[in-house]
Amino acid sequence: MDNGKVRVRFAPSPTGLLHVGSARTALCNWLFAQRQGGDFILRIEDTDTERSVPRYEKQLIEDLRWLGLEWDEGPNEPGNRAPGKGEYGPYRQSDRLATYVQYAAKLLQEGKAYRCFCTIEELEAERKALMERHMPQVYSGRCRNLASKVIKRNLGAGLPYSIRLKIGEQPLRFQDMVRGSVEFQADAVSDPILVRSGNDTNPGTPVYNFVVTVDDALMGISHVIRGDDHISNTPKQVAIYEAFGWQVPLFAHLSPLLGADRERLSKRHGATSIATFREMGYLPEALVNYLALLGSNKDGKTEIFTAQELVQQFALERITSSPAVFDFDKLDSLNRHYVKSASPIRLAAMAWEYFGGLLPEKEDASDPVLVWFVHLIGLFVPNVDHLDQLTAKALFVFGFDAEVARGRPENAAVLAVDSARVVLTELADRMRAHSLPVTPEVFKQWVEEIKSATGLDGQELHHPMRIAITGTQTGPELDQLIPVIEQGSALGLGVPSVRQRLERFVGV
RNA sequence: GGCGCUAUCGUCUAGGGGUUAGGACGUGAGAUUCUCAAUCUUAAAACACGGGUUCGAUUCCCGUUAGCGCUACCA
Repeated sequence: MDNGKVRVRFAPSPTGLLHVGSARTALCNWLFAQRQGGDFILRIEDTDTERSVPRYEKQLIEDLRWLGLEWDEGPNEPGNRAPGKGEYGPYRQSDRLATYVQYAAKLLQEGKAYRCFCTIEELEAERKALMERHMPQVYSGRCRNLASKVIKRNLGAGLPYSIRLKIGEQPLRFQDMVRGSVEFQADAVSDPILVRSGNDTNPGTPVYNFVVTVDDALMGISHVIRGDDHISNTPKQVAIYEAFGWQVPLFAHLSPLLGADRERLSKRHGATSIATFREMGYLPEALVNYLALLGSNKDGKTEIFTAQELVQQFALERITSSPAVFDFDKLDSLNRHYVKSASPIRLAAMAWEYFGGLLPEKEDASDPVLVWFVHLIGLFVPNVDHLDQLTAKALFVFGFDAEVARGRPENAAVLAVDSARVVLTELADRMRAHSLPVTPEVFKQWVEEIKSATGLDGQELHHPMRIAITGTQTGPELDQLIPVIEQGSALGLGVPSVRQRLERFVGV
């Protein structure tokens, strides 16, 4: 099983959308595997049948792929119980139940585990008493050395029992690649439950600590990279490895991601699932870059990395052991960087869905519409943090209501000034004298003429005109916007031409 | 209560027994542009606290405090 090859795994529970924190764990595993030339394994931990939902498993797989974290071994699509890709399957824990039962029975036979007949009520009372006396809450081990007569009688009476592992006297140690050597005193660790209560007619189910350990060992996992909320589970798992005589892997416990209030990052802090970031129009490479940056750093200066560079410089030892606050602004700045260098065609393809109702279905769109949309998006892309903001920015292209534009308080203030009236009058005069479409050249000429006729320039000259065409005071440069509006108006998308806009606004 | 983890600008971090404690995001100011964005320049901004060790500690050690995790027959 151990041939020295690096094998790591990402083992999510399909109980919800993939969280950025989990995604970071997955990324660390993936980067480590890439860096070491090892295997990256996806294992689905769905032993909690109450909370596991196949839909989430499917989503999880999509999200990982979207991030570019492809695995070497893993399950088939949900519902397909065939072994999956790899030689260590099945990779879904619900398909491995028989294995766990078999391994638990083995420990029981060897006397390394025992039947515990304590009820949950008894255990709770025990814990409570311990707590009141300020003692560590460790199971007393009451059932550890039950006489075989007693066991037989209990069994005969059909009493339910759980299976617990006997923890030895020796301290439980493990090597943690981000924290160094970690040690727990044996008397601070309860005999871990391996299999939940049950009896012969109603067998118990194995618990998490047991199944992960069995799976990690059987799958030849060499490095367990996971969240630090597992750190106090680790001594119990170490004890299980030792009971079987299996080699204990190396661990790396990653500190959690926090919200701005230093609480664990959760939904109330805003977007936290990978699916949501994707829907908002973040680029996967931005997210990957940011997640890799959090809690680790190459030299304190470089911050932009391709996936390849990330792999090259990845070192578990360089990951900070302190928790990190997730900074949405920083993610945005990284995303802006990647958006700027992304191909316009790719961005337009991503952005299409945000313009539902304004554009035809993508499959039905003609080539000119496609090309036009790429140009349009190109104008607005430098102005957004993520692509779903495009809609609001570019909405005015698709529709123009002169009255609404006039009515906006900030516009009204601009238009109320004398110079603005002069500019608009000049513009209206030229519109009346001109019966052809308003091309960029024509518009440019008008600007020059009005400039010399009125002596106005800069904001005083341009702002009223911008409002008359776009209805807002912000946006891409008019020189570039006008041709795109003109092209758009010829495509039958309902985009008003510059002429139509001016007619409505200055009332020709 | 017990056990464990953590502690450098607001945030992510670099650094390390003597440094002007560096970078990035964000923030302020300025330049440029018709506006916004972008870009460029620039400014403010940090070694949690208390004891040691030392000629010297932000750095090493010990405590304190604070935060977080675990303390389940959840994962």
